[in-house]
Amino acid sequence: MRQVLLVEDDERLSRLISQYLTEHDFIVHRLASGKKLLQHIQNSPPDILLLDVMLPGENGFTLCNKIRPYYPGPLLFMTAKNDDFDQVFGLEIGADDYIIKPVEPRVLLARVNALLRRNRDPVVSGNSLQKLQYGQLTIDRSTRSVKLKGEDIQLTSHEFDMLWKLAESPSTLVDRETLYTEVIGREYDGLDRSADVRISRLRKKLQDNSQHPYRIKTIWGKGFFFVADAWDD
Amino acid sequence: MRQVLLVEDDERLSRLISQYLTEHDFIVHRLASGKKLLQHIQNSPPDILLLDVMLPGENGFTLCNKIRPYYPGPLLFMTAKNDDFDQVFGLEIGADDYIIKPVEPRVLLARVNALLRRNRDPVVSGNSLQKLQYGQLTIDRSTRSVKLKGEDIQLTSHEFDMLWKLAESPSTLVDRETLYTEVIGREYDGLDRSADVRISRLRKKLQDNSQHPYRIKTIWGKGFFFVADAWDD
DNA sequence: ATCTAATTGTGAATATTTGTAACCCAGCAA
DNA sequence: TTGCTGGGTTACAAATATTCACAATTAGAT
Repeated sequence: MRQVLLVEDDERLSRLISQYLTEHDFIVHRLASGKKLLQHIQNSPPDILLLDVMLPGENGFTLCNKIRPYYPGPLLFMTAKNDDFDQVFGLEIGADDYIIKPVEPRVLLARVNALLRRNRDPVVSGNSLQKLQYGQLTIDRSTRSVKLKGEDIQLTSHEFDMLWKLAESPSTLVDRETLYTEVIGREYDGLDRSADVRISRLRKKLQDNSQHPYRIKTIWGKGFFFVADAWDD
Repeated sequence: MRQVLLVEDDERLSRLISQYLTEHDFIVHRLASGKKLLQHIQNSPPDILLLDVMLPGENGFTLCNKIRPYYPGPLLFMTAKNDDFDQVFGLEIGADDYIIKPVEPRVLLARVNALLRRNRDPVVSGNSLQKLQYGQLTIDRSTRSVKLKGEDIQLTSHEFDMLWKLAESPSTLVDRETLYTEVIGREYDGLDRSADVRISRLRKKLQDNSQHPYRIKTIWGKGFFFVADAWDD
């Protein structure tokens, strides 16, 4: 179950939100100030953090700066102050959303869900997904076509299938067993090297260097691993 | 440069937004209706999609459903109708944000940036951290890559796994038992030295000196210990 | 059916990663 | 000090991955 951490000093509002979210399958932890926020986050990191801006003691913005190094997940500011400058500021220091009170519980819930959906499952909507996009690489299952840096890349059908299998679950090991049974369509006997050959051809077409692969990494003795995005420096 | 696709039938507003975003280093493509939206997305997928709800022909919600299978990226609704029901609906069908007109350009920009930041940054799944940073050393599990002093370091997969295991709990003893069972994947028989060899190779790549190790310290007779921060000399 | 071109698999050469065993040295206790 | 245990390093062996040339297969065209 998904855990929400709510920091709100208005007891009435805090209880209202807490109750509504609890009814919708969240576990809600409440704090009335930011005093124990860092400690709480380190001990039991929530899936999402709802932070009031006006708080006794340190305000929400200060708290956000303080905890961001320890909390990479979604963070939503709530405030009664309808001020564009504050909103822009809040978003710029790393919030993912910013909502103006009075908070309508249904709207809050929808926004919380939107953030969690995006965060948990970067690739939206399960089975119907036809297109994966990672930076300059686009893989389209409805046309079985691939674009890299704006250019069409010609993959053979086995190459395409293998790429899709890897790319649909980025940052995850896809082991040889799985590749053989689900993509190639036969058992892996421990000797067959055809998956390696496919990977090798794929890497070449994706302009990946096997010495220092970027997109498709090898996990030695296990399988392969698709990298979604560059990290920014 | 980041590409925005703006679908808005109000010519004045469309130009205003377009101009403002262009001034802030975006490339903006404009459409006045959803007629060619799918086609546009297939040909040159944007980094973010701004979609008016009230449009001539198909409305924004319908369009969103239609394109979602082909466009996994961030999507932001704009509408003049301040209606909670619509907002909840928009977010539920897969939008990432929903803003009420009149649109304040600065606010729009901040929200666009927040969405792009979240989308670009490494995925955080559940409560487990994907990226560790200690001074000049960055370890990213979602790309299985390591940077030291701004340079990419090429670790083999076992080296990476061992480093992650140590670095995810800095200043904590990781004993040999744990290293063997959880990283190497077999029991520690008291004689096996492969962990030592891995550590040795790791230290070399991390430019650590085993006589006076800085990052990875040995706890004699017990295990190893990752040091988070420099007490610079 | 036959030819042709493209795709995929095979086996071998080559390269890389990892484990092993040996050697030497560091820490610790008497 | 001595002697013992455990750690650091190295050379080499074993395991695994990458790539290449070419063989086999498939699909398309004639």
